[in-house]
Amino acid sequence: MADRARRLPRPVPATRQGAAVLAVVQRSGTFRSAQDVHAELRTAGQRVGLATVYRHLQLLAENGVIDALQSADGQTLYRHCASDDHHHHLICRQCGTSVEIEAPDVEQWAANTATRRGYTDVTHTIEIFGVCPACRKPASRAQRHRTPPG
Amino acid sequence: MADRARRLPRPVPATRQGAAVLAVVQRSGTFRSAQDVHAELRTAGQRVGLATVYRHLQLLAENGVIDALQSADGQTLYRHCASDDHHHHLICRQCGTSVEIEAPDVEQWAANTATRRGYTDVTHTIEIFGVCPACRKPASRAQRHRTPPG
DNA sequence: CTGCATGCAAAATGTTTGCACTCTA
DNA sequence: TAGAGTGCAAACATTTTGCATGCAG
Repeated sequence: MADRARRLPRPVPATRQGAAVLAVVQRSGTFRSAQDVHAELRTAGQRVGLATVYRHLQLLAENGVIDALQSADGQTLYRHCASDDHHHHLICRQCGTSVEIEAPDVEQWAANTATRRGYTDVTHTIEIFGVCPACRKPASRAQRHRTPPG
Repeated sequence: MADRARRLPRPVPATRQGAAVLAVVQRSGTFRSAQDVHAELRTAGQRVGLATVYRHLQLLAENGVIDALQSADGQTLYRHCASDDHHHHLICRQCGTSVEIEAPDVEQWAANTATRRGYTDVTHTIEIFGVCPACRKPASRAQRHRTPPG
């Protein structure tokens, strides 16, 4: 839990079709569940086992390559972050696309708030949800019914 | 999702032992899982079915009486918030106790950040985790191994 | 008496694990 | 050929649902 960005000798996929799993998450820029990724791979003709998808997803998350979090209905979702640095996300409630944002002030505030009350080893979680401009316009495009967490 | 603090004709427990469920969550001031609450009620001699606990917990969450969120390992956790207003939490990673905090500036920042990029219908999630002063001192008290989300 | 709430048990979901098989080095 | 990686299916944990019973109005 306390190890972040640990660059082990085996940084990323390590296996061939593990790469397929990563590719799906990486390219979609959205929250994906294991089942989701598995389905997509199957559809794409890739013969990958569900268990394997789970295994790789966990692995990637452990290595900090992707981000894991829980959806409101209990599924574990994964997303790929463009930057390795600490940052937060602005997520579209409709299409699930997330934009990375930085907020030094808020980081500072969070740290101060906790420290002031005597808390140590402080971390935080910040996510902003909204409807993005693209989804706002009614007839722009077919929007998936993906439910973002939170 | 868009209805907050809706005061329906049946605001809270509605039934007698539903109140028992609420009581547990309310009094513990910590994250509790359904299984958890159920176990506590059983131990306390209360004869309550697991399904009933689940049903009441969901009901209470729907009515905004308690707050629901997902733990890192996929369980749904519930907590009672002292205030009905929008606020955030400073949570102890050790004992799970949460302190309610307000942060007008951050609210503003979140709103602006999203609005500036054309997002509408904006909401956000902010949680700060740390080790509280009490838990920091080694031999102070027996700390449960509860795992806070995030 | 009628109806909702309850409790048990079965069912459904999402995830993990055991084990035999395959592919690569 | 040895070993890691894979896939299937069984095992698991949590949550939901169906249905008969109990209590209140």
